[in-house]
Amino acid sequence: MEGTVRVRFAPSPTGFLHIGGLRTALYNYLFARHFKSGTFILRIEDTDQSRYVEGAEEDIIQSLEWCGMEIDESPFHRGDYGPYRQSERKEIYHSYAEKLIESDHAYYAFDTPDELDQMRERLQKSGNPSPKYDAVTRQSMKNSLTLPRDEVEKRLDAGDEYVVRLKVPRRETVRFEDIIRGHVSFETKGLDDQVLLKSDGMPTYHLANVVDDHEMKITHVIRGEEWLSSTPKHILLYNAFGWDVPEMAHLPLIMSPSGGKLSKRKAEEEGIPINTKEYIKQNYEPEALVNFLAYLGWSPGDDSEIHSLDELCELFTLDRVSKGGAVFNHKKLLWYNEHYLREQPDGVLAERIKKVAADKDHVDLPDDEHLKKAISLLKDRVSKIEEILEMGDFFFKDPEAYDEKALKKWKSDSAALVKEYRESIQSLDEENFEAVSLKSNLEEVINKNDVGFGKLMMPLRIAVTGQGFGPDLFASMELLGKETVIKRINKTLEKLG
RNA sequence: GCCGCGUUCGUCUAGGGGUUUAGGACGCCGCCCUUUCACGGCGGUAACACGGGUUCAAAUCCCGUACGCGGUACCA
Repeated sequence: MEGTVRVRFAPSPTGFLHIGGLRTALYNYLFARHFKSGTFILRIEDTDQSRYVEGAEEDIIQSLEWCGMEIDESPFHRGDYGPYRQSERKEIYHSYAEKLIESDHAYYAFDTPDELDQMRERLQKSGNPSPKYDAVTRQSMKNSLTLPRDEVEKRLDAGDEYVVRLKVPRRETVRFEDIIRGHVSFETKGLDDQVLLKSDGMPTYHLANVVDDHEMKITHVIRGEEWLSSTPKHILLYNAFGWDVPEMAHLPLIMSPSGGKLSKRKAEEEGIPINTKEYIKQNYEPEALVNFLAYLGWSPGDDSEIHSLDELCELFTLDRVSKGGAVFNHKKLLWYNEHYLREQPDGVLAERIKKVAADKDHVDLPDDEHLKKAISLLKDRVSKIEEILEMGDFFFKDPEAYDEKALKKWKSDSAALVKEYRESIQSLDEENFEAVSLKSNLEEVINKNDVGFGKLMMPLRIAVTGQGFGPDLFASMELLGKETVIKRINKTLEKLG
């Protein structure tokens, strides 16, 4: 198997890449890279022209790249099996559809949507709860199996609208082995004569998918569980063409915390970003998303939790993917995010913060040295990089308001204590305005007044930061500098007396 | 409705006949550290859906039931 593995991620560009799609892509990627020279292909399945969304293709590529996945073949990467966009492969599907008709595995059907509705209605009325266009009903419909040969020719020549349908055998059992689920079987009587070629000339997913997977020499089909029930149709197609069926692996679905497949609507209700784009915009750490997603439905079998993309490639195997749906746990994602955030050197974070700040029109960042120090004080307290800006706001500008909860700690004797502390640090010059001195000065004041540490520390924190929580106060003051600290204390004294 | 797939702590999972008083992680709770909030460290809470088999022995194998999810289109 080594060296010959070829897998594809095949999204339809009907919107931005969502988190479930991203995980499918990730598992395909991990599987491909697990083998030395596996190939990871991106194929665009744009056969539904009415749902095409402008910019979706670019979004998919950007999302994958943001996560660190390298694409080997795609419409934007050279490959020997293109084109990689299904809308550009129409002729291929047509010629294969014709082969199917010639070998009596498919047929032309001329029924209008209205006629199909009527058929279903009629069958429902006569007690059939799930009407199908199948081996029985096709005998009473307008198709090349029931119409005289010359009328079929005439209709085709006249340019009448038609579809090509798969001639599903009446009574057969389709069996296949799924790498994740094991033995799976379906009866063909539950299937209908699937449309292969639509009346607009485009293939349906089923035809295009099978033809492309074969033409592109895909060895393993790794996709979401929602495809499991259409797999027998695909098997039938492979058999009709006389092709080998690739290995199949159907992934468990990602579920919403409230139950059901994680949909856009549900995700939004529960505060979970649904599109990869949103994770990028909200400045999540890509390593965190990747690590989290990899573990959503898979585990390496030991107690490890943290792995880079490269490590995941090494560890990943399909037989360790779980079968049941996995609920998206946003808090665990944040935990991963915190982990990868803290791992980064302050200098790297500083450069990134500058970009984040620019995006948010955040001004007044201090110089690099100060910024780095501020980051090192803040990064252990936030979940996402952008929160450094929020929590550390006081490093960048004077507090405009005081946190209400914190204000409760400003007692009647606070002003006097803060005043006394201000006097004591006035004597420190800029160079000696350091955390240790600032702390010992505070200790002197509280000892003299015989009060607890917090009695002065909290009001002082409010004065300097406007908040009731945050990084080490003395280190923060040192970073802010004497002038700023004194200025803020004065201003607070004025305001709160 | 029918067809298919699934079901171990609240969540993600390990475990796949005896190694299990069912392990880890997130969360939650408590303690320690501490000037606050965090980080960190330590500890705790909490699960084999149910009922029948098979077996000396079942979370693990089989069969049912329940529940969940997916599919049932000229959408993917």
